[in-house]
Amino acid sequence: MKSEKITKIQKPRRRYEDACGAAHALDLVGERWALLVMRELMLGPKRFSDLRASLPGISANVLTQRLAGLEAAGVVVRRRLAPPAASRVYELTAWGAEAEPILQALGRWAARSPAHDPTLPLSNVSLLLSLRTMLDPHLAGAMDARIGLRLGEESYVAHLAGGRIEIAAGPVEGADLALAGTAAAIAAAIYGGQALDVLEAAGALTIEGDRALAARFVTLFPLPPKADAPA
Amino acid sequence: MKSEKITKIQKPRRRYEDACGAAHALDLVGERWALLVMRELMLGPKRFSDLRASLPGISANVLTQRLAGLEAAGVVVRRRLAPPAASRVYELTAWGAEAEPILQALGRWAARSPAHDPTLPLSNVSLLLSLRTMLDPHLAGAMDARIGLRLGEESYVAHLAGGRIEIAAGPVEGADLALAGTAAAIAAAIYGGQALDVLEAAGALTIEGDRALAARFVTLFPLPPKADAPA
DNA sequence: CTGTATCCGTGTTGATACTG
DNA sequence: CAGTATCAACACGGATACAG
Repeated sequence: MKSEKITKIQKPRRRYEDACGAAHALDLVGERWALLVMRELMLGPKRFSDLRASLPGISANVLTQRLAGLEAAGVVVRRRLAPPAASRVYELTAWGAEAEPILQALGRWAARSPAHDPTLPLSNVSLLLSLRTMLDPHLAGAMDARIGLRLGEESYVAHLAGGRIEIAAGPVEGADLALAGTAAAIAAAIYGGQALDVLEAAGALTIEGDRALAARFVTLFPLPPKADAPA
Repeated sequence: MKSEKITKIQKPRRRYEDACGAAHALDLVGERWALLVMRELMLGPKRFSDLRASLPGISANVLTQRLAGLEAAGVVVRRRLAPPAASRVYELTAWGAEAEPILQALGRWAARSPAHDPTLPLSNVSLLLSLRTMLDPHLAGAMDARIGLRLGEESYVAHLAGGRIEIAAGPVEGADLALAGTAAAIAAAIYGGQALDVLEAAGALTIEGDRALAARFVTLFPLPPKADAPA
């Protein structure tokens, strides 16, 4: 009889006992799926099912646990939409949204991984966040343009100005250019070096508006060279 | 009879099936302890036992698995030291060392966590990396100084110049200032607002050299305000 | 002395089925 | 649609025994 119930009460969760900030961050968001759930919320609130749909492989119970954990940590809040919708959504807190640099650092680092497989499924949010991460301000220079993106059901507008890019959900009407297609097709154009007209001819995407802008746009997000096997 | 043995052969490890760079990074270094092992190697190679000693709570078999995984991923290499030492050390590859921004982003974000507990144990490497992370270039201004740090058995020199800080292992001799004490004591001075003379009087640290520099040095690493509970 | 391999109790994860 | 229940597989952490 050496069991103590105290442990169960005091430490329901496994933690690194480490004052280092990175260790504490991993206590909060280091569990499997947690950062990817946050990623999917970076561009705005989502419902439980939206999250499930955009996270291939997560199971319902794990998503429930993660959302509860993130809510307890103050990273996410659960809200009810106004009467007509009546559905719950999950939304990042202001502090939760400040975690985007973590995703950017991870993404930039992984872009050099020799093992990265770009043919896997890609969520809409992933693609859009990658634009924020990979935009080269020097290449963007003084460009000022609005690029509409239709990704399946969802549409977004990317506003390129002052060497930075802002992305918001919204209708593509009035943009200088509108690209429509799957996230994978847009990624093939931007990161895969696929020619726009080839993709268009294959029916993978459509281009409306300033086609020269489209051609330039897809060159603004250069990938770093792969890290090779150590000598 | 719907079981397939194939799965066991093809996928010994659990992966997110996601083309997003962040997801791939988590495939590589998202397992428990992996990033903390990398953290401990950021300032130079270490032996198995050094790693175990500086990672409170990791068990030998888990450390073995992580090192094998990081080696397979090309993040870490295992080396033998020159004959006299004859011992193995683990060292980050160039690409592995480029993961430091991940740790910085995590640390910066967690610094605003309401739940952060700074009284937990702190490794020497954690403290030194936190200086790189939290240095405010504006506060450092045009300072140019060498600060020696004796943390238990290990000694390092921080070179402050041009609003940046470089840290290397090495003897403190010749530095403008030498601080000696535990990592926790130095952290109390820099991040905890503990007065240097109080800590010195308590025997927690010793100051040799330019005391005015010491007083200024500990103010160069401001912590961001805590994120509060959402309204 | 340095690391590795194995056993085991426990907690976490993930797939399926099911309920409000 | 939004989760909960159940259960099998796996990962973690501790102890211990083993190999160079």
